[in-house]
Amino acid sequence: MVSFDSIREKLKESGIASSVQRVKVLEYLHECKCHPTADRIYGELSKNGLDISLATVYNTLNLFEEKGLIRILSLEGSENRYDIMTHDHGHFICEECGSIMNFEVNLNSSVYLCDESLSDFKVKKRDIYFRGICPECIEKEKGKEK
Amino acid sequence: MVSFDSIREKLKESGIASSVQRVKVLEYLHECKCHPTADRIYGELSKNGLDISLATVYNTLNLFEEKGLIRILSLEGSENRYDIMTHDHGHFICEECGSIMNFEVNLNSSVYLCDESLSDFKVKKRDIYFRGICPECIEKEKGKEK
DNA sequence: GTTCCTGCAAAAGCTTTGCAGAAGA
DNA sequence: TCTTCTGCAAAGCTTTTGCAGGAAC
Repeated sequence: MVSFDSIREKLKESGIASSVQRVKVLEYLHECKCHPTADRIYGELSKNGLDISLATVYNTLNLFEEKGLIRILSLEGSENRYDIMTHDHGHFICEECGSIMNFEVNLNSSVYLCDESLSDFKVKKRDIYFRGICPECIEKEKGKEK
Repeated sequence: MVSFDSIREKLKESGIASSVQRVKVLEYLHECKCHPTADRIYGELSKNGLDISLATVYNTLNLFEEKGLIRILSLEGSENRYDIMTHDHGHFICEECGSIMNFEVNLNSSVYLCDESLSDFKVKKRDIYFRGICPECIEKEKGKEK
């Protein structure tokens, strides 16, 4: 559980002025493990009685990304999704149910992932997306086949 | 150099009916190493006298993607880009100049990249994006500092 | 002759922007 | 009080869709 004040503190550390909306958006991203869309964030916060607009959600998310608090996941063919920045991890997208899951990435081996062709490049961010079918949907498929 | 007929053959193999527009789009993707946007493809082909519309470009690209001929790169905050499907490779995006470059990925090590957490998943596609600054822009920066 | 592909224009998202009023320090 | 954040609505872009005419086989 992350307290209101610790979120405010986090914003301050990142050089972002506090506001009710900003705190609530960041709090939601911390608590929701679902890589939400902007619209989802807007919907959930509104539902809980917060006075906020979709435009503010977008502006806030862009600000957070700029300051390095979150990541924007842009998945082909649909809205962007937003992910709280923690340790480095990959994203698995299920083509069947659309859910997005984190998976661990071994950073050491990712350094060796590419050959020397990148030695002259300054790499700042690594995004790794895998797509396929999640265990749950594999089970469902099996059920159908019977 | 890829001939008109060999492109037609390729379409046929993928179960796609031929048309002038489809052949030209695929040909352009083969020859252009630049990961073009749909609009760029439309512009270039029109300029060369082909009668084609932007809607057809999009429809064609989506069809190609469905049939596994190309990949859609969705880069946050801008239009999609399209990449002819060859061997597995990663994409480096320069945050300075926006250019997109391929880099080699060692597939064997990418298998070991993630821990066992993915062992129950059926992985079909792997997309790897690195972001940072390309050698050319690093040089430019150095020039400015002097 | 049939099938289905294309161009056009309009529609449909998602995201950003401008501005006046409100909140925060 | 002064700054700047927010909500609203409108605009901006990219992408998709419907339909009639035309190309492909």
